[in-house]
Amino acid sequence: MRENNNNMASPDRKAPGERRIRVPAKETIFLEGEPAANLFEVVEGVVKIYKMMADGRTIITGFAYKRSLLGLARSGNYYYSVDAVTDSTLVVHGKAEVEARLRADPGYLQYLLDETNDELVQAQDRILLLGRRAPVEKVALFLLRLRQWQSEDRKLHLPMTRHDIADYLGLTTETVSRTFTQLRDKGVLKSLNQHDVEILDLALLRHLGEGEDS
Amino acid sequence: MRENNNNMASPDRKAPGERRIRVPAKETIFLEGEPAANLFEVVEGVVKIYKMMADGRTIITGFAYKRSLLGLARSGNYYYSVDAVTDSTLVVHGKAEVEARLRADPGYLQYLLDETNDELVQAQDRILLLGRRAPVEKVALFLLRLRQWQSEDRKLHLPMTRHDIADYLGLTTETVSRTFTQLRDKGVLKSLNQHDVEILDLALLRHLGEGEDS
DNA sequence: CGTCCTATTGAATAACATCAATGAAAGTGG
DNA sequence: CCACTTTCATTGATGTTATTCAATAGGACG
Repeated sequence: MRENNNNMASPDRKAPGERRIRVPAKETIFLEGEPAANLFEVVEGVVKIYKMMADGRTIITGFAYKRSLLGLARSGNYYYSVDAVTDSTLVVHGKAEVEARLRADPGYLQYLLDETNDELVQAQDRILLLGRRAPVEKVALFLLRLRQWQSEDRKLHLPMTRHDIADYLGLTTETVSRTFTQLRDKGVLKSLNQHDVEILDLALLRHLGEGEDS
Repeated sequence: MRENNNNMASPDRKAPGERRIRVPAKETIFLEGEPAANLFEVVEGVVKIYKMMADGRTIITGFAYKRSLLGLARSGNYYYSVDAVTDSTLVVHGKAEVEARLRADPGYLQYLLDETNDELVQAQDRILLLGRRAPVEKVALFLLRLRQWQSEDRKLHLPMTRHDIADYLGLTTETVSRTFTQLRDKGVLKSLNQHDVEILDLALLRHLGEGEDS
């Protein structure tokens, strides 16, 4: 096998022999507790990472976009569940494949560490979002973070439902909805349709998400 | 104070040439944003990892106990601040030292990855704790998690203040205090003093923290 | 065109935060 | 060792606010 040490190969180009799957929106990619047979990499689309609680409540621990790795578990089982939010494409790296690459390519381990570190930073971010913050702050920060993943444009696309956002921010659907209305009334943004908003006053949005330090 | 059952003699044996620092309670170990000059390992005591927000609110992203690594940053600056909660001892690994070891010992990178993975799992856990949970659930889970770090005993030691617990759970000091009272009234636990409780009904405590899946 | 899912809005409730006061420890200095 | 001060914890009264319950409306899709 020819080694190219380029870990960051452009993610959309399909390498020969690479296994990919296409997952339609709302479909489950894997469930918490299942044997961790694969490492997935999001190539296209948005997926949600979540856990279910005993009483049926769902908590979304994160959304994953292009380039994110999923299923990296130290133990033998997945630690969370993942569903596609939009139609998505993922590269599937079999467990054996990953282990082989780890042996062959020393740089790969470093790559995994870097990715895990990024995930950790994101998780810390989430903790800041959830703790002791008013709904407006949460939603404002959510929108700002989402913007960073897309073009830093006036128009912002929200692939997920209000319900997903609520599960992500630790709020109810209704509160999220009301908060959007509130932001509309304040002239911060304009709803184009259910999944697209236009940011009218970025400075104010930033102000509402005050305390953002990262 | 009773110091019987002391089996912590060997695990913290000091390696020759190892640099250690002793930090008294409440003292800062490092601050967010400072150049990340060192990697710390907690050998004794409890420290809190936190971030300050613009308006002065503090969010504790985690407590770290023996064996935890602190200051692992991909970028050149610390990503959070750390204070000692109790008098603590930490091993200091200089940045150059870490890099040298990474070159010399291939297994060390794997070790760092594993530790980072553990941290990530803990962070995910925190996210579950913060999202959409009633104060009783939060406090119950907090106590159960704390118990896992100590002997699984009837007696539980809380090294941190109520204020710290509040900043950790996304509540106010008063609510935390009231929740403890509530747990006392329900016969779940008994306060021995400000920093020690005795668990009287573990089953009920587990029930109150329902939804714990990990 | 009708059905289902999602989003929005309204009204009432419950719950956590806030404000305020007291009490209990812990630390400080004579 | 004891007053004094400071910090921390608890409890009560009050207010705010997000949730809950409920109804309507808007989109998506067969």
